[in-house]
Amino acid sequence: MKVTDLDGAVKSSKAPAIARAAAILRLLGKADGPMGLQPIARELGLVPSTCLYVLRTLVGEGLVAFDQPTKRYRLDAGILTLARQYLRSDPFPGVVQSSLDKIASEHGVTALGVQISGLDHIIALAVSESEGNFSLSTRVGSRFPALISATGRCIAAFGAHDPARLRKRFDQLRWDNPPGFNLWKKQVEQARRDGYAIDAGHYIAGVTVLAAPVYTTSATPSHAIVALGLEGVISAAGPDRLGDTLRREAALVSASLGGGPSDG
Amino acid sequence: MKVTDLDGAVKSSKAPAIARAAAILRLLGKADGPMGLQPIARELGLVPSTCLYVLRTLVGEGLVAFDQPTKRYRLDAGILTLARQYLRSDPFPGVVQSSLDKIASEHGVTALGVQISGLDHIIALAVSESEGNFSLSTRVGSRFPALISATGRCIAAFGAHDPARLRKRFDQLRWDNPPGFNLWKKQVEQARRDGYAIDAGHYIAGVTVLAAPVYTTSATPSHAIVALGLEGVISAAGPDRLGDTLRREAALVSASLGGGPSDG
DNA sequence: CCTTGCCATTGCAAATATTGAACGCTATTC
DNA sequence: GAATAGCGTTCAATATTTGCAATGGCAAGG
Repeated sequence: MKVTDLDGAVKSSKAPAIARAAAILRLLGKADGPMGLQPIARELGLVPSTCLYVLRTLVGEGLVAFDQPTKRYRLDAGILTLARQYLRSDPFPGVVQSSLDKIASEHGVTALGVQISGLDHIIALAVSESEGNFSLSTRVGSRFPALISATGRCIAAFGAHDPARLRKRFDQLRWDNPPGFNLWKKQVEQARRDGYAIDAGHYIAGVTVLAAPVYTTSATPSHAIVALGLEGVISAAGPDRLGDTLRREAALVSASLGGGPSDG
Repeated sequence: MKVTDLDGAVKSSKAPAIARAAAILRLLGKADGPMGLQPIARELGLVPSTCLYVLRTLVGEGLVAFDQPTKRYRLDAGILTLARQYLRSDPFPGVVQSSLDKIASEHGVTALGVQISGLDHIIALAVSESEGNFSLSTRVGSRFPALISATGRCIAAFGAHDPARLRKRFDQLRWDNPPGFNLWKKQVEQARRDGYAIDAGHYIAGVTVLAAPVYTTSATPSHAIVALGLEGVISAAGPDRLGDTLRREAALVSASLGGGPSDG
């Protein structure tokens, strides 16, 4: 299906124009270059006239730039202003940064602070990369499916989600080396016991990922601290020690943000 | 008037829900903490029910976060994802960064690459701060009125705008030490001759600002390179040399982005 | 030079989002 | 402890946006 869940989002919402606008913004972001009206409308399954009105309004708001001679649209800097305001208002990036720096430098891995958005996806809010050698690079704002990799096992282990929904989401994931659902469930159990989750080459071949949950307000984790490294590097340094560090730092960050620790 | 130009934007548009959504996003960004439905609606002059539907859709899109127990709304990380995509698609920040670093380190000033959005405002897209001592700090995404300070004189000098509109905008500006309109016009003329503009303590007392226009596609400048420093620092180092540097770097950046130089 | 095809744009009818009042609820005040 | 005030939410009528078809303009191709 070419159209994502736009149809559903539009019909179920009482403000469909906004769902369309968001879809257009994401499409323009994904696109390699500026896009014309018709390609946008076709890609999203929108009527061109409606699409035109949406785009014009977005241009008026400074969120989309319009190139008059070529009649092409692209994202504009207004997005940046909102992003800056968001970063000023969310305490998590600032609180987690020092933990990430410590983890990255002491263990030679790339450390991420991510936000968990339900079962949909996770978003990287803070990043720290280890100095030397090769490091796996990610940028703030990157999005990943929620249930994939180590963070996914954390969400499943500590999130108290409906098993049926979990299974449905799980089946949609794309792994380099997919674990069977039963193996995955066992790993989720293991994560629940350990207080952190580990993904050894399933998500990305040759890359080991660890994650520990962070709690802010509710009893289900809202964020996570993640560590990525080449399989060899992490297994040499001892995944257990790294996992313990993650769990400890995650608990510290949880406490800083007023959230209760996991094990009660 | 508490309500900005929302009424105008809503009525003139064929997609008013989007204008409302953008206003809500900006309001949530400006606010000190999470906001309830009613304060948002009151501040923006919206009907609560409409506001509720807009907010729900924004939450569904991951642009706004909703705290169920307190029923409060705030910006969410989805904004960041869009911002990252924007930064990947706009070549200006990458191209201008090395120029800014050079200007900042050689002249001991804070250097900015800004985008010009018509006569409305300018947005900082790239920043470089000088190492030692105190430096004036600004962050990527910051917004300023278009006609203020040195950049404003650049826009007036090289932008080919309607004098009446210019005057109207000028009268709305807030300066620490407002220049009279006639003095300002003379300074604009001077900027046109020099190829760069200078604001000596008018915008912010004790701070000197210089700016030179960058051209990408059209004959009116789309971006600018800006340098800020304490009045004493800049007058000691020689504003002319700094201005010449700005003009030269701006021309280089213009060339890199395929734009024609100013003087033909 | 004419034709063809695609694109952006506009007008009109119909489906639909917006409005304003009413409801239940919580937290505050007397 | 009761009443009140404010909040978030729902519902039905209406003004509005949406969707479709037609228009005009541009560029490529014959």
